[in-house]
Amino acid sequence: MPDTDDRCETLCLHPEAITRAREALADEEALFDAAELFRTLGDQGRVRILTALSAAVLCVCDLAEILAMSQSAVSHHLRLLRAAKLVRPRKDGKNVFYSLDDEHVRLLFRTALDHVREE
Amino acid sequence: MPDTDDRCETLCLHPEAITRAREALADEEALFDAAELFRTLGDQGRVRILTALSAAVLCVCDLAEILAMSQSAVSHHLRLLRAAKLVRPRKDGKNVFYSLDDEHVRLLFRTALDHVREE
DNA sequence: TCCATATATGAACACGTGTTCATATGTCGA
DNA sequence: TCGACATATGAACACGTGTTCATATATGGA
Repeated sequence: MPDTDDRCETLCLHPEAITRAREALADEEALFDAAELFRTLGDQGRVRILTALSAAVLCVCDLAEILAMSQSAVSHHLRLLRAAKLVRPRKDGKNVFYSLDDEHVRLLFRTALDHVREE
Repeated sequence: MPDTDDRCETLCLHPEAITRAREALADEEALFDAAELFRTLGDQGRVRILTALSAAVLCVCDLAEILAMSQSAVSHHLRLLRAAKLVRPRKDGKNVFYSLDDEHVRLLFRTALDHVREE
């Protein structure tokens, strides 16, 4: 339970700043979804899957082999990535080929890599 | 332990695709850091903190009040955000004011919100 | 100097999550 | 139709993580 009772005796900032911050937080659902998206991206295995898929369309079995992960682990990850609309499956006989779903992923990765490399 | 032994009998794709995927995965450290960055962003509390800070420079106490979180929880989150170079503290007397550290955060959020809204 | 306030941090605990194992589903070939 | 293979999925378990509580540090005011 958050202790909303104790607050600053004197708020540090102008009320307008507080108001602007509150307005930015208005769309709670979108913020929750964004956090969920980042959480989906916040795993090394899934980052590696998406990176591989950014270079080539691959089936589950190839992914497992390239990434040295079990087929089961790869499938579980792909399930989350599908739910987040980050990858798209295309069935072909016994195989299922995965590709990136849209360009947002690439931009997110480029930006993240820029950030972690620039220090 | 990943079972790298069992692989596709016949790999699904051209060897060049496999090679391209492997090359994309070469910089393991950067990929790990990117995953860590996304993990830091993958929490509703921290998303809300960053959103508030994108609208105004705020001290810890104001953040706690605006977000209806305990001061302790906010501080713990800010610690992670500092480590990820996402926010920057400025000390002023008893207060510490936080602001976004660079423009990468804004771009990441814009892109993430675009993604979750476009379905 | 002493106290109140603002922030940071460590410990403990509850909860979510990634992995493995086992198994189900579905498809091709014999 | 039957068996081998590719993929998906549920259960169980080990581990990481966010919260709270207690406390430490530091700064300003009386």
